Amino acid sequence: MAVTSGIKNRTRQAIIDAAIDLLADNPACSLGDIASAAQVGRTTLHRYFAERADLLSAVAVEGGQRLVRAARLAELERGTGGEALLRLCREYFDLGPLLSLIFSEQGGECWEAQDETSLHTVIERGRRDGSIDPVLPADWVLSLLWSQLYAAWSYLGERPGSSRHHVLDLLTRTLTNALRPEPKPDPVRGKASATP
Amino acid sequence: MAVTSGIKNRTRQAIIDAAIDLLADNPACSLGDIASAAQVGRTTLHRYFAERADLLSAVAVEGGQRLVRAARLAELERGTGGEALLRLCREYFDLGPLLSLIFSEQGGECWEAQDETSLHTVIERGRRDGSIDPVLPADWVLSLLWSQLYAAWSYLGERPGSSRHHVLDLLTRTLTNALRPEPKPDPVRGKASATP
DNA sequence: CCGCAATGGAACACATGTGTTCCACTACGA
DNA sequence: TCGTAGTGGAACACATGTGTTCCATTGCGG
Repeated sequence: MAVTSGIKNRTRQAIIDAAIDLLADNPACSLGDIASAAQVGRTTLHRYFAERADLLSAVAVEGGQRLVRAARLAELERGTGGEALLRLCREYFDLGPLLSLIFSEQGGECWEAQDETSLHTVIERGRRDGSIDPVLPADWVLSLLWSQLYAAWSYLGERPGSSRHHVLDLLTRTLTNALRPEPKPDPVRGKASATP
Repeated sequence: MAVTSGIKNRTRQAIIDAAIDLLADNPACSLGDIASAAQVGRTTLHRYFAERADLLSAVAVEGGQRLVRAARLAELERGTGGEALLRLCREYFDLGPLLSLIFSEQGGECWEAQDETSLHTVIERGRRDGSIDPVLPADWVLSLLWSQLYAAWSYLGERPGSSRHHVLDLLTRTLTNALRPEPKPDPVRGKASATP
């Protein structure tokens, strides 16, 4: 193992963690801010990450690992596609500030590159087993997942009163509903479409 | 009217429009970029907006006006609350890049300050007439509206192939479903159940 | 005790963005 | 024709962030 000294890894991790927190609510924050948030001198930060870009890519790697871990915890192969996606959503929700970061940099980053195909697989399964509306493209389902995830996270952040559990409940309910297939093929022209 | 000269207003508007476009995908873009996007010298830009903050607040005002106009076009007083919200969603969708801007700066800006109460009114109406699930807090409904709106807009932007109409259709379907109340009549006791 | 690894601070050069001043150019109306 | 409003470019000082170098410090193991 190249465990240089153990303490170096700890410092390195502290910097990355601080970077995730600060970059989450200000992607343009300065290295000095990150350094002091990590309780580390700016010199030390540069000793670990020569350039800003190096830190950013380290953050991306860390984020990617956390995403993969979350996906593993979600046991995507279990149950219907819809249920699996819901479990994934719960795990992702626990990623906290990382959500903002991923969402803000969304648009072609390498974040999920690896498990993007496995997500598509899950969604595909869901459309076939009837737990996800087959009319919705998989890409759109993913967009929905991320946007509602982000909405839930910032909703929680803006309301110190509401509990994590309550918000997660709202998220679960609305995401489930959004993805649910139309219960009936016949389009009624009446008011409410309560299943007769 | 203080229509200084007509040409001044045109220049001013060009600057604001360019600012909205550029700030939408990079909130930290430079004034020089905005100036050249508006086909205007940086000097001229500073002649209209002494400081960056002045331009930003002018953009906020413009954005607020467009929001109000969209809300008026949506005729929020017509139909059920859910229908009104859907119409509003369609109008908002036409705001284009402004969506990204509003969404990125979301979190206490003055954007909607004025019609926020009217939106709450509409949602309240929807919960009573059965078109919006009463379990969902109005705040959460708004969060959903904005996040899905943003998701739809960026979905469109990342896929030059898909038509505006198609994306708007996806948005409408998923938002409607997300807000739809539980069909409360006796459940089929099937496998998948939401609230235990 | 000495020496080395790890760190923090000060100082520097550099790049970019900002806000200002000054001057030249163009179009248009009196 | 001239004067003025509107504009654009060049240059400047200033602020902030970045990347680097150099040196002093702390702490731990030999």
